[in-house]
Amino acid sequence: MYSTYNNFLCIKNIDRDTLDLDKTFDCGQCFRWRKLPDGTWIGVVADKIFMLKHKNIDGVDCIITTATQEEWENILYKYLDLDTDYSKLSVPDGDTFAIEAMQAGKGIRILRQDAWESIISFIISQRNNIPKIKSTIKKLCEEYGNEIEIEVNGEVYKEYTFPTAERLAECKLVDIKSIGLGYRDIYILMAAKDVVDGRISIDKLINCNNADCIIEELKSMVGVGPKVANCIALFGLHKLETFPIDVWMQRIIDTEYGGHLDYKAYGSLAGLLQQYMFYYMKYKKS
DNA sequence: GCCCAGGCGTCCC
DNA sequence: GGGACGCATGGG
Repeated sequence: MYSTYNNFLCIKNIDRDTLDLDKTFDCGQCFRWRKLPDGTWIGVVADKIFMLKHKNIDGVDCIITTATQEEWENILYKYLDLDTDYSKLSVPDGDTFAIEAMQAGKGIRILRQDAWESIISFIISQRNNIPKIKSTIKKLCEEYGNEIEIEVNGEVYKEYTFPTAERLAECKLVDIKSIGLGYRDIYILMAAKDVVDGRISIDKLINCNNADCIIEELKSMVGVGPKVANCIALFGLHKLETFPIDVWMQRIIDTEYGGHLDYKAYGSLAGLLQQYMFYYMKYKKS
């Protein structure tokens, strides 16, 4: 299962239908991973920098990573949701669009992202395009996160941790003006205060297994409506039965499902299918 | 320069 | 409860 490749950890037999780094990191669920010119993905998980890359070695699909074996097993394996069996997702035979989307999106993993980071990221995402979301979050991290670095082959790569709620709660509106959050600036500060005050408990959200209950709790935050709450639940709290409906999904529902979709019929992995559909509609179709 | 973006709060009925 | 409207900002 494991070997080494140029001193990097190599995990054997992970094909692109199981894990596709390009689709996973570029499908709109996360905003901080970036691709280096040689195809290596670099990102921050649990306040550590990791690099990941597909590599075919002697006909075997592998993942090469800067992680140690312990880090792979304890951090990245879970983060990449490789312990969840996606084959349980099934859709009705006649549901052509869903079948096509599943095929197109194969290899996407629903990342187990940090809950707090997801709250802030998806508040920022509202009425913004993906490049803008990325640049805004990047600025926020550079300004209020901690610089971390990793040295690979004699080259140093710098990234930033995601700002804590405590750090952001100290800020005034004028302080964060230069980040370019727009009208969402107050939402970010209030979310930070909610968490620091304990009005919103991240731990409670993580430990709650009732998705409807989680979404109601999230919606009690200013600037968090149904769409953002569902995104936080799906991408930050790993509630795979949730199904965020944004403008793209609404477009799909209108054009492919006659204006109505009973997504609950898709079951416990509905959110995975949602992401397949989003990816398919936005990047593949047309 | 324009158009618009993984929506939401507010107002109004 | 549902439908219009404004909203800050900067990427394409």
